[in-house]
Amino acid sequence: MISSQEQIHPNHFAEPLLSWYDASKREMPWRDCGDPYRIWVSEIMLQQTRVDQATPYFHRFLGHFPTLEALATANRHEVLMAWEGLGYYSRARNLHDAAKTVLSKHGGVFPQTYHEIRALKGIGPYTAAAVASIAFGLPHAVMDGNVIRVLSRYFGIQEDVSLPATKAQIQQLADGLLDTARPGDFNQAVMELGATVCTPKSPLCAGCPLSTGCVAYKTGKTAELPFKAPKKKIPHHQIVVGICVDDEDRILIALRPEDKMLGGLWEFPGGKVEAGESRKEALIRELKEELGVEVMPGLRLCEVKHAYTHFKITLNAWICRIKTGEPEPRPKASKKLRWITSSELTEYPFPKANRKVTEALQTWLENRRKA
DNA sequence: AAACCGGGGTA
DNA sequence: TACCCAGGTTT
Repeated sequence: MISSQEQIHPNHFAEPLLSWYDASKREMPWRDCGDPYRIWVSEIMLQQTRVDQATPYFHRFLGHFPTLEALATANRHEVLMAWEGLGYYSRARNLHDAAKTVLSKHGGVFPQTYHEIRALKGIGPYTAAAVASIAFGLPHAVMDGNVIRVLSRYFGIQEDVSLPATKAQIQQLADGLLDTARPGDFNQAVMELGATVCTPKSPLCAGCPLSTGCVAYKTGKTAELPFKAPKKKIPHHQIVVGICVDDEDRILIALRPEDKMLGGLWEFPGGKVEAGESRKEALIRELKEELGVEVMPGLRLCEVKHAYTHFKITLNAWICRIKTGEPEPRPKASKKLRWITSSELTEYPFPKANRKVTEALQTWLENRRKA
């Protein structure tokens, strides 16, 4: 907590910050456009995603869906195709659902109050405050990873910032510092400072407009703040998948359930290798469980390593034939299957790890055709 | 409060 | 390798 003597006059914070922002801000395709749709899409893409990573996807997405109505009237498959590779696919599903809500419940006009914005799918406290302030000039302070870092250093907050109580304290500080004449610019300025100057490692304090009032800078503790409790180790799984090919070189793919991880994307059937089991044994077992048929693994096509947020995988893919006399593959409940040609692989959204497999597969098929 | 949800950049 | 990112939802 900060004592009363250390209370900061908002102007001593906002004024130098906004001057710095006006002179130093980066160009972004959604910045200073005044279009709630573009600002909204950008804020969803920027959840847990850096500006440089999101920018090409923003252009691609707006190319497919230039207006809210275009997005609302598109189908799920198209939306996920435009999002493929960006991750956190629930963002795309929620964005799509929310666009439909705005069209049907708000007459296609983006809602202009904090609470109506907050009520849309995929919009939490951060995004509601961001859109409200940036698109509509409403006085709501954002709190994201940048704000947490900047304010925890500025005020010398030593409590664990992952605790809800600490976050509530930082939100209060942000609310008090907000420049109500320029709330959108103030919010973007704190985040811009966090992204370019007050960085997690090796912050550039010499170029910081707030250094003279910064507790962490004055006490040499920028490297210790913000404080977070150490994280747990994440597991590493061995994954096996089968690429079932029929006599006409068609390939079997499966649709992941909408409400699960990577929901709405397609994949090759497979699963985890269990303890005491060989990879091929696991492959035969998983495909028997998922498809109800016995397969014969042939060529091991490729190995892909991939890191998710909470676990890592090493994925091995085999070309498979379904044994003669077996029935047509039958998916487990709520899982759709489809036989497609190799050229159709690019028309279906795949997770990153599976996309690497489709690329290896197309290369292999091409080389086999030449030979 | 903790778990879950992708992918990529950075040191 | 470990950490982090313009977070939100679910349990």
